[in-house]
Amino acid sequence: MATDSQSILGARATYHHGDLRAALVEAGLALAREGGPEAVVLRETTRRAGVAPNAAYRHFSSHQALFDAVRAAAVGALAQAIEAELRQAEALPDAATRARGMLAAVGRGYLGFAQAETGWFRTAFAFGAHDVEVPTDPARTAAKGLNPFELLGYALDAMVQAGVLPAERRPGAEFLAWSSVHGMALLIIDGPLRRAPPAVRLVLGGRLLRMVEAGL
Amino acid sequence: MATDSQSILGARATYHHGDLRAALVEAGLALAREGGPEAVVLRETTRRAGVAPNAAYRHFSSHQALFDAVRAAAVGALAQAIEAELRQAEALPDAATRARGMLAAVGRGYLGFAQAETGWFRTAFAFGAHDVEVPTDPARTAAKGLNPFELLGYALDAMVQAGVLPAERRPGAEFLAWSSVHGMALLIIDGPLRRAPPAVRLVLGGRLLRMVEAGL
DNA sequence: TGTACATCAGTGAACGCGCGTTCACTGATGTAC
DNA sequence: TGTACATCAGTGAACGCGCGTTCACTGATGTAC
Repeated sequence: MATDSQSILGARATYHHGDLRAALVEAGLALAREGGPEAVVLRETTRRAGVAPNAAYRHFSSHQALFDAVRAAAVGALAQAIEAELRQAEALPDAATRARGMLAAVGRGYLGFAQAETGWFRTAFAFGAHDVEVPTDPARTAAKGLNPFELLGYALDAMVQAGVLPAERRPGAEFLAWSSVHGMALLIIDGPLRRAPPAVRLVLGGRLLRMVEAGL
Repeated sequence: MATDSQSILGARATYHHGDLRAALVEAGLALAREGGPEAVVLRETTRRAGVAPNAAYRHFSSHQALFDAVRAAAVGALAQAIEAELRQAEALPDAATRARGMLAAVGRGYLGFAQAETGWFRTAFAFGAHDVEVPTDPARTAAKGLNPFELLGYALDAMVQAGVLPAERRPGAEFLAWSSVHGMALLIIDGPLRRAPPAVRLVLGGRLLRMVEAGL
């Protein structure tokens, strides 16, 4: 984990750090994981990287810029979690069940990540007044390296191609599916389902995904 | 608005305030309206009430206690917005369309409030590690004075009674409906639908509510 | 291969800010007799 | 009806905290000749 020139806890051997930028994002990610977006403060991040507070300004123009980098990494982690689920569903033989399975996989990955990595999940959605990357080039959807939104679109496209989702309902369908799953994630991590036992959450998650599929 | 003994801006006429507790909640509510939960800080709240910071401690044991009172008021405002929509739907003659209309009314009220009073909406859902009031006595559902969760349950009960929702799907149905609507509210105020024009939001909201109704 | 020097990537100290909270206080109110 | 006094609801000043950010600095690196 730690490079040869430094460790999180001990002092550095060299005056120069080596790759402070990456170390700061790493430290910020650790803070986000434990405490969510509010925990990603500049001073504590530099402290964890074993560096003076102002050293961060060699790599980020402001606290906001550092936070944005951490946030992007959190979004990436979410995308990875979804992709992991998606890969399994893609192995299914029948086109129709595969497509349905892919949509469910995106939902499962999303809900699972929200519960397993709550701090990162919160961080991923802590955009202030910033823009959200919107999928510009539809061709990108054919390959991976997609953000969560694009992965959802990918699954929905598969449903249209498999004939389980009418093409005229495809536009905007991301937002309906995303709303449902995102809302449940928040009810679970922050809301009235906070204390619900895992079994209950699982059942509700399943019902929700079936509701989306049926009502889309 | 201001009582006869004081105004928000000017100095008080008397040493005693009159009803500082209510004034603090009022000031906190104003802060929440503009800036969401983070804006409800104790010092600014007392400043707006025209009082020394520590005066708040005569009425609230801590900043958290003050915040909780403000949050409860924000939840109340949301409930009122929902009730207003609900009242119209309840006037419909046919039982089935009335019940469906009631569910849609709850959703509309919720989404509308999130957009019209974003600060309050965020505040209403900013429970930290606190408990959420769960409806204990089912009899309360028969009358008003309900929280948003209970109003949703009220609409769902009406659907079961009208025969448009199978009774076996009633338990937990709140969470499915709530998830969808809550999620869309967040995509609209904080997420990728932030910049979507009102017309698009309206269309998506309508589609979402139909999806819920069909898939519940 | 060696040296001068510009550039880069850190340090150390300090700034002002707004926050929640505590302390000893004092002015106003209301109650007992 | 008037007065003594306990209680209540405010004030003023101060505390320590952690934050983001700026300043002038210095140690390390790498490049030109």
